[in-house]
Amino acid sequence: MAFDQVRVRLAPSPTGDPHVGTGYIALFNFVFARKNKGKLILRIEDTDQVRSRASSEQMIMESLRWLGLDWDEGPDVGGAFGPYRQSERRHLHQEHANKLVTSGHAYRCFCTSERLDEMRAKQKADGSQLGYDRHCRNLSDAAISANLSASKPFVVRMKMPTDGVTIVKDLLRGNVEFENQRIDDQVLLKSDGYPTYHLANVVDDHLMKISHVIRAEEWVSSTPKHVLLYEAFGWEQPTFVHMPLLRNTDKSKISKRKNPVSLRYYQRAGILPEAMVNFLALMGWSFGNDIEIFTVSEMIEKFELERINLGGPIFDQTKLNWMNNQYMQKISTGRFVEYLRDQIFNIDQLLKIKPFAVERMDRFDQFLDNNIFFFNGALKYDGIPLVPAGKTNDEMITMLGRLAETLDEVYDWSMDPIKQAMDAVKTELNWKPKDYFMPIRLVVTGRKDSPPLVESIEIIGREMTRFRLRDAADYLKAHPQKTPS
RNA sequence: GUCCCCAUCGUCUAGCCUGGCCCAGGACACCGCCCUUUCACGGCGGCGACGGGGGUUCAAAUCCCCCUGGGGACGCCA
Repeated sequence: MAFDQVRVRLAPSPTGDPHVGTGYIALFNFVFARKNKGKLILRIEDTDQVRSRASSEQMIMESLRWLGLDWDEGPDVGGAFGPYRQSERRHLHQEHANKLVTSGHAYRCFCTSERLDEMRAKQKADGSQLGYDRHCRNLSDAAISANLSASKPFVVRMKMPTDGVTIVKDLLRGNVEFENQRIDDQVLLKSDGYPTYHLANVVDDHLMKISHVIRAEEWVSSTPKHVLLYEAFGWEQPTFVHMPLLRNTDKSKISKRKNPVSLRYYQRAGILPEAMVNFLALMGWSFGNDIEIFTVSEMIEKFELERINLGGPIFDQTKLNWMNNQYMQKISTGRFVEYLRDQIFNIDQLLKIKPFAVERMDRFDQFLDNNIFFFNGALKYDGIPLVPAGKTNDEMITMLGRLAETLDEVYDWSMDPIKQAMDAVKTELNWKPKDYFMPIRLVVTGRKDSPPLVESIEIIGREMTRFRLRDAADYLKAHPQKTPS
């Protein structure tokens, strides 16, 4: 093999909260790198200019460090193969896209997104194969220069072979064959000049000398495109390893609609990082000898990629909690005190609560009783009438879901945007203020005499607010408070 | 719809590659008992799975085929 060193990478896209799946894949990359005395590279895949956010990048790095998964090269620590943010490598991607156009492996496509939408709608309607119809694949030179001089926007698409098969060698799944004629002429370069995942990924993996691509199973079906790109460039392929997907209880791919997926939520909920990592390790891998509790170092010693179980594991909170309890029981006194001080009663949080707390108590011994919801995780809704008089159980569930979704889009977590988001949902669903705010207050704080709602929500934070909204919706599904008349 | 992946208790899994030691082992959850002035922890026990059908073989959870089921992908998102 031409790769003289194991080099693996973590390639999160900074488009939201640090995802538990990112932590999962990070763990296996980390362990594999350490096992083989190789390097772990953190590369930020921020080629989606619309959705990428610097704050998200920051949170991802914090969460990974919280888990104790450190990297050898990355945007913050540097390295010999930088830059490590794809947006800063744009010229490289463009240069390589142009190479492919010149060599005849790719072409410019001037189709508008309207045309593509129509095309897809049509394909869907008559049930034909989905994919680009290759309208621009064989434009004449004259047509191309005419479009270019009219400065029509274009993308660069890869010219996929029309016959034969492409074989993806996956370390865990063996050879997976794909018929070339079914592979879509993938967009490599968007009209804004940024690369798509496929191009950026292959170019950067090659330039960064990545030896093993360890990523989630959802990528299997686009891997033939990547293989074809390596071939078009004449580059050696890395070894592909596709990990199983973490699942919701209903076996679908883990999603925030059905499960808390933010690592920050688990941190906030008091899960110890070593418990989280240990639990994640058990998703698809096992230590052997019926041992379930082990550290990352112990995992590194015993690790074998080949022993990964390919069935998609369900992310089971109950077992996570048990795992956490196991670590809790062994925690040192120092760490116990530290944790409470830094994570639960942390000074920033107390500072924010103070003005609201002092108005509502005349003795300090009332503090915890009054403000418990600022520190708690899940709340108890038994005996609390959550559904307002004018609404049905189902309407309430729908409202909670919409509000959770909408609040999730609030990246600047401060009063005004939160207020706006809440009003937007109220308007969208056409709820009266009277029916709207009290139930939300009850769900989020567990009481009707809480400090001001928006302020409280801001302090509670996005992850926990979202969790409580979902949790209350689940609660109402299981325990309807009203039956439809 | 098309392509691809996967398939052991409700859940996480061991065993599968290199068939016999497996009428399938461990853990979570659940149930019972014990410990205990409560609860929890802990200990003991119980419940509980090789999706179905064909092969191959003296012998199949383990190898092969079909079916079924589940999942993923089919974006100028990653």
